Amino acid sequence: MRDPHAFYITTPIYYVNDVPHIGHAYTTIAADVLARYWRLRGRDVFFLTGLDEHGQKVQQAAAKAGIDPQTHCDKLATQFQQLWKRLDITHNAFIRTTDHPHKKIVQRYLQELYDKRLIYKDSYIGWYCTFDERFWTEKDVADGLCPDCKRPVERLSEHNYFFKMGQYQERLIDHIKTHPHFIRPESRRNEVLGFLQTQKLGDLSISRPKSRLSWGIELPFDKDYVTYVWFDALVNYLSALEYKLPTPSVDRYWPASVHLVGKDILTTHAVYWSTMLMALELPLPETVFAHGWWTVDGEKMSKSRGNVVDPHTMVDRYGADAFRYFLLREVPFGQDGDFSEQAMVTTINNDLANGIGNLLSRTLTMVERFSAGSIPPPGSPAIPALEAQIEQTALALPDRVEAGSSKLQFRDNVQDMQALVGLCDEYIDKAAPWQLAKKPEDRPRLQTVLNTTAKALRLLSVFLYPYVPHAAEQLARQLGLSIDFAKPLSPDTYVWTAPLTDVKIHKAAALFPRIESKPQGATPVNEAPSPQPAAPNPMTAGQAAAEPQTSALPQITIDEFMKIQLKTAKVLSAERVPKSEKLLKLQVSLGTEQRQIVAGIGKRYEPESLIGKTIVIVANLKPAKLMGIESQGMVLAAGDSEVRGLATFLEDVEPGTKVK
RNA sequence: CGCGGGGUGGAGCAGCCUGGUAGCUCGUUGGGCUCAUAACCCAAAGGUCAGAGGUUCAAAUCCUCUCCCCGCAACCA
Repeated sequence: MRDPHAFYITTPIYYVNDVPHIGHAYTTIAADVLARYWRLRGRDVFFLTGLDEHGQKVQQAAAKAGIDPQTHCDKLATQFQQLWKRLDITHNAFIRTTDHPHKKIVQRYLQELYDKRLIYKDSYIGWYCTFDERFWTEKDVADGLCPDCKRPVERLSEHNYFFKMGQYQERLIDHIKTHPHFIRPESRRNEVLGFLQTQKLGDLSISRPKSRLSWGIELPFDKDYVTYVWFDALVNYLSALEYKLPTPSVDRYWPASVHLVGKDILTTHAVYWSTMLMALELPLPETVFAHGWWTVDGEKMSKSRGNVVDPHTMVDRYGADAFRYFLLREVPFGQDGDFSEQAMVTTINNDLANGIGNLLSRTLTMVERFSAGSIPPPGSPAIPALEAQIEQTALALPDRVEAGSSKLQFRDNVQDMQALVGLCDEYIDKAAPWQLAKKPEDRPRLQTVLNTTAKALRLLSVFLYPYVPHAAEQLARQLGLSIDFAKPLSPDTYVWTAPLTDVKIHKAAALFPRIESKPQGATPVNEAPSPQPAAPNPMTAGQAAAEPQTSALPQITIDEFMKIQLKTAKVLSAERVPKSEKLLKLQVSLGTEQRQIVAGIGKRYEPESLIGKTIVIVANLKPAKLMGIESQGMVLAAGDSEVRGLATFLEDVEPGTKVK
């Protein structure tokens, strides 16, 4: 049984058939925050992540690239490890299912269950697609065609090995019922419970014939087969404890404290893995937490849409701290969320730059100016009511963060910290140290203000550390503190009453510089949830989806086209939208009426050059606000992400003429 | 009748299980301050809680029906 001081957290082992994206980053960052937090609190943390390297997809991808599977995996492994480094992930081990010891351990477990007659051979009949080399379920092939390649499927029987999962159904239901925190969040728990209570749990196919899949771990009791994903992958959580540490530590760390997973693989973990563990007579993990998914700018993330968020790009543009912070602060952990650079910039500016960064900045300047650069001891109360409120919040914070961390409520934790920032800002404003500094008799009150604020920042630095490690270290250093975040926290960093005086500060560069420019490629401020991006989107500020529409668009009828009212318009005036890179505000004449249009063509055109030109606009487009300015139409222009040219006419045409 | 999630001030959400002044963040408007990263503080405006019916002294919250959106597997975490 696990040492109560130990904390074992895992991410899934990610499948190496593509480069890492935001989803991988999300899970891993969340795990890292927990790992860092519990280390600060003195627990013995083992944080495991890694890669799932077997299976058909990998075999195929390697074949396509003309390299052997292992080389392919090695390449991807490097990429994942590089990303974790850039995101400041502090995993204790990185497991790969192609590790030799892992394979041995998987085989040992398989043999154990085979000997116990919990694995048996049986035949399986299903719809098989020769091209894709895989089986489909009845539902998938409703039309007799492979849902993937659209080729006809055939009825095929195959022998495989099965794990007697079904017999554990009642035991599992019972376990879930008696362990309220086994599956989290609660909605997911209900989902799994509902599924288990209404459907019969079948046995699990755990092998594939080598003739079909060679890239896998051979069954110890039949060399014509390899084990299919379940044993190969899930067992990593145990096998790592046997060979990834200086001494085998299964007893020390098992059962895992938290398996962090995406909601898509909850069943795998909550049901398959649990029953496997039951069969192996091992305790089940304490918690399986399923988090939600990200959409991107309101749309499902997909390669074909071209909106896959590359974590490297985010780190390049905003830094690891900000990216980590945003992911955990934006959405309650467990729910789905939407990722947009716009939202990220807003959050960075509000919470990090204007919030915590600015509080540090103003505090340090005042300490420098009014207290000769060292944090003064408290004097007499300045604003007792607020001081009491700050104290109360600060005293409660450690426990609140502890509770939030136990429940994986990252967002609540972050909000609690921001609340303290807000209180301090209010306090400074109302106490007005710059006024107090003018009168010697107010000196004691001034000292209290500076001291209180500095203490709040000390507290914030330690609890912010798991989320934004670099900034937290910076923050502590600038405050003149030497906190060793690699070691368990000493109480005098987080206990409010611990004194903080006569410390020399080291003011340095801003913790989080404000981000002023618009993010490239992000949706500009847009009120409406981005309109249908399906149509080839010429130009207004739009151009949210800069995706190359290579796939053929569905054809539309003439009636549908006629819904779009195109008209000529004469540009009366044009000016740049302040602070915008590419937006121009145009006043155009449609003959009888005048319209204001905001168009994203400022990179290509100078405002003056447009005045007097006759252009084409979409006249019946729903108005939208772009950077706070209403746009009552859309300008037609060539090019998708880059503007190539404006639609105009060879002849002079009256403004307001219909275009079709 | 496939399954699931959802429709709450301009945007994004909480509240709904356990009915009883509709709350948060952002945005907007006005004011304040100058220590601070054009930041911070204060105040205000803005909602028939998708619609209809029902239960109840009382419904965003419970019940029934209707309408509308969004997901549903392989780059998916």
